[in-house]
Amino acid sequence: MNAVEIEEAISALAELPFDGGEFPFAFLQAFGNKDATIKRLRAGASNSSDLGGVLQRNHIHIAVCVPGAATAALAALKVSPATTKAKARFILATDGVAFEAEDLDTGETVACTYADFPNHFGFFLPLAGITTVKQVRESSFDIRATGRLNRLYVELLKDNPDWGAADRRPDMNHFMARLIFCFFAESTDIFFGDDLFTATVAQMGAKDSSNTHEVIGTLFRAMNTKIEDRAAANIPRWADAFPYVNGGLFSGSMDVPRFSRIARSYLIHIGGLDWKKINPDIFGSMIQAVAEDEERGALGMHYTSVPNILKVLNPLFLDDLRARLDEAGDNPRMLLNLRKRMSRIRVFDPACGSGNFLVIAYKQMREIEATINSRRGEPDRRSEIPLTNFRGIELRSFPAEIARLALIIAEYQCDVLYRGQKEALRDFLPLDAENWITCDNALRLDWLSVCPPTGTGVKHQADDLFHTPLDQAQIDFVNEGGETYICGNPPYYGSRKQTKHQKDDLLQLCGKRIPKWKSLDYVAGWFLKGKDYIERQPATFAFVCTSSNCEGLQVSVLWKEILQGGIHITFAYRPFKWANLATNNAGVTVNIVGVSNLVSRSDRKIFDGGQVRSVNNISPYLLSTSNIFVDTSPKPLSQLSPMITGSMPRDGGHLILSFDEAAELTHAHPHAADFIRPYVGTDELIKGNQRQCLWIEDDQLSVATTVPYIANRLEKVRLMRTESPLDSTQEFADRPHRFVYLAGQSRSHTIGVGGVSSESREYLPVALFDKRAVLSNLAYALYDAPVFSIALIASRLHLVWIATVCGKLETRYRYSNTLGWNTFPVPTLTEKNKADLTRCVEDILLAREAHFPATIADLYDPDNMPPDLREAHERNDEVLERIYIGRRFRNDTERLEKLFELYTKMTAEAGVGKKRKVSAA
DNA sequence: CATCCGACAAAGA
DNA sequence: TCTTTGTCGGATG
Repeated sequence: MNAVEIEEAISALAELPFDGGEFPFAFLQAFGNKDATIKRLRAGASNSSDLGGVLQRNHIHIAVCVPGAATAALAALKVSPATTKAKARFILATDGVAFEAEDLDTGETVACTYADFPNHFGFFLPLAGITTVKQVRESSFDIRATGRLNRLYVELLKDNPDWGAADRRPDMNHFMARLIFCFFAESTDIFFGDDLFTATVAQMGAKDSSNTHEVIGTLFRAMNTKIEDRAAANIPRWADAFPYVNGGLFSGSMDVPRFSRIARSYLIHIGGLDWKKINPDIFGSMIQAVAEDEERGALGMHYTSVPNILKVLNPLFLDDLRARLDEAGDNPRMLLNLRKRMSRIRVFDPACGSGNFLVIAYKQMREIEATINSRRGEPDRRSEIPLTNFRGIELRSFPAEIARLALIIAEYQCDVLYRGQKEALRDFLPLDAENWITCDNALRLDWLSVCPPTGTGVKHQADDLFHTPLDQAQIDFVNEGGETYICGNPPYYGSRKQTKHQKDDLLQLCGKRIPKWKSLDYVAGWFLKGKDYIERQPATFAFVCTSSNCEGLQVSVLWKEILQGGIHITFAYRPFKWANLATNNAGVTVNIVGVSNLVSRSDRKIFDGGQVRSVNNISPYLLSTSNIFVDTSPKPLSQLSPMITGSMPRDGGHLILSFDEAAELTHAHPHAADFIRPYVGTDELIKGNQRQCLWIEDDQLSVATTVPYIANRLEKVRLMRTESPLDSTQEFADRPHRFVYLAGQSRSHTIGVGGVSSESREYLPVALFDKRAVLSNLAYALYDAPVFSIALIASRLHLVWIATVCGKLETRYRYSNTLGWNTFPVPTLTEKNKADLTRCVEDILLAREAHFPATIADLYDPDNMPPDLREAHERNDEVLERIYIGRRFRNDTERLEKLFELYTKMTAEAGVGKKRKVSAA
């Protein structure tokens, strides 16, 4: 169950008459417990309460008590030994009138009336396994409103199927935005009278809902018509109570979808909520899923938490504004200048979604402005920060509508907060600002037309015919001489996960100027657009992006193009895990990169795990080195043996045998052993699992297929390959006994290197295999290579290199032959060097042997590494590092610097010409 | 032919 | 349920 479903269930429970015996079970059910779980609790089997209540292990202890005893009951729960023993996180006591609860982990408490407890359901969300940021837990209203609007939206689409078609969706979305505005307006004093809108719809509309759409249409028309013009426009008197709103919100098509009885009752119900409590940032990101048919089940998936948004906005410009504020102290002149400066700052989010970043930026700036005004003794002064300076581009029409609305609401709420209700109301209507959110494709649009250079009115141009740009986007900014800050969290799609249309977006953007552009993530498009923008209008942009945008292959592809002509990275957050509202958010690892071509400030900052470091330069790997791009190399640049990717079966698993399967087969058919070989991927290499594979040479085929089991397996491979959508797989359908990609064969021995390895290991996984072993495409192979190669791979130096220049899987090390091995700089080795290193390898292998049958995973567990193995590695590092610089390196930074220096020299000498150094200034 | 990657995915604790 | 840690094979060069 997601948060919205839980909210609905809890609200439904609270509306039922209170039944003390039933309440604990109903409560647990509402939080998504399975029927079987409830049954066991009911039967008492899993109920360990010592107070006659209901106690669910690790979760909650609930007691229903006699009237007036809730507080005492809660106290009893708290000291109950059973509560402690069962490690209950929550305790809850109610008598049906009062409701009290405590989160024993955090010490937070809830005390309210029983009827009111659904308003605190966010408090209990951990019960459903939903661990989420505080802001969301405390946003019961937003979750509730989202759920209700979601239901209304679905219901209306059911009643008006034509509104669901692509060409009517924008109308539908605009309609929803108007409704939300009305709900907000009637809950605040923007509309006079309590629930004016909902009440009018309820009273004027027929109970059978036949004319609901007409009533709403009339109200919308009224709000789009000045009071003095209403009589002429034939607007009935009962709509007079509604103010003139305008602001583009009520302009355009006045069509209203038809309402069924159910839809009408939903609408009236939603109107009953207290919309004052809306958080425009949180609500917006939750509500945007409503219009996406496929996302509706996962409300809140795209929530970007406020702390994460501030990770972008603070270093981008808010920190600086606050520093200036501190500097100004009470000096009226300096405060005035800062206020003037802020009034001309433009914030532009070219992937704005429902306007999260813009809303937060606006609120933060209003907070600073309020401090200025209060220090200057002008507390209720009207804000000089124009909403029109907060601009966005959003592809989907519903979020675009919501973004505009969210900003309007944020402005009103800021006015109430800083200037008071009266001042806020006086200035609110009619909405004078037009539209700052352009609904269009950000990668197809000239950003200068949406966010034009200071003082010029560039016309909006789009070459995408699917989206009609809105005229209002052409209005000028109030920002003469002002600064521009571009920010956002654009969508990510890996190079192979893009749709045709998305690929085309990148094609027109960089097809002509970037070799290998097809390897880029979709998010790279925003960085390129940002670069194109600041080249013409110097500025700074900062985006959240998938970590691979600054790793491995993509570094040289993307960043060589961006870091030109004085453009540099001004700040960066090293990769961190993104969090959303999903229960099991495996999520994604992201980083944040700020790019600028303004006169460089000396303080470039790298944020890494709560630490901040000021550095002189930030490389595209987001490290404080100079800008070096390591490109793939088809063969080793140093004197190293060739390393190849292991063989790829593309067999649907049918050529692979488990240890048992292989044993059974050879038991039944001893000669089948000829066709069975050990199969080694990363998992086998690290964990020592044993898998086998069928490996049949062409000339063995007829013999092999006499074994029915093998023939059967091969037939399955053939089928799987025939059904593959990929030509290169289909090609091999008639040769099912063969792996699709063969990595060659070894004559004496094979050195295998893991393709992925946990970042907690201090050395990369590498092992020696006999010649029969088949390395899978998830491992890399050195055939018949000198054993000292292992000394290099297993060294700290190599790990540092791989960690820096190769890709990652989330945060794990991901090996690559072309990117990591072939580029690894090694000084020329003498025969003595090689002999020394070989001895080191022997020591390492002997130390491993001594702990047989421990696997690499066991041996290289950083907390439990056997001392003799660790010593062997230390000696290996010692010998190798002496070859590089005549002593041990002090730290990884020094290792990397030396490696980069050698790499630069190597690529320059070899004339490979891959190296390009871009001025850091 | 030969990779590099995944708004991840499955196994393990 | 949360933590840990690497499958598999497609799209791309």
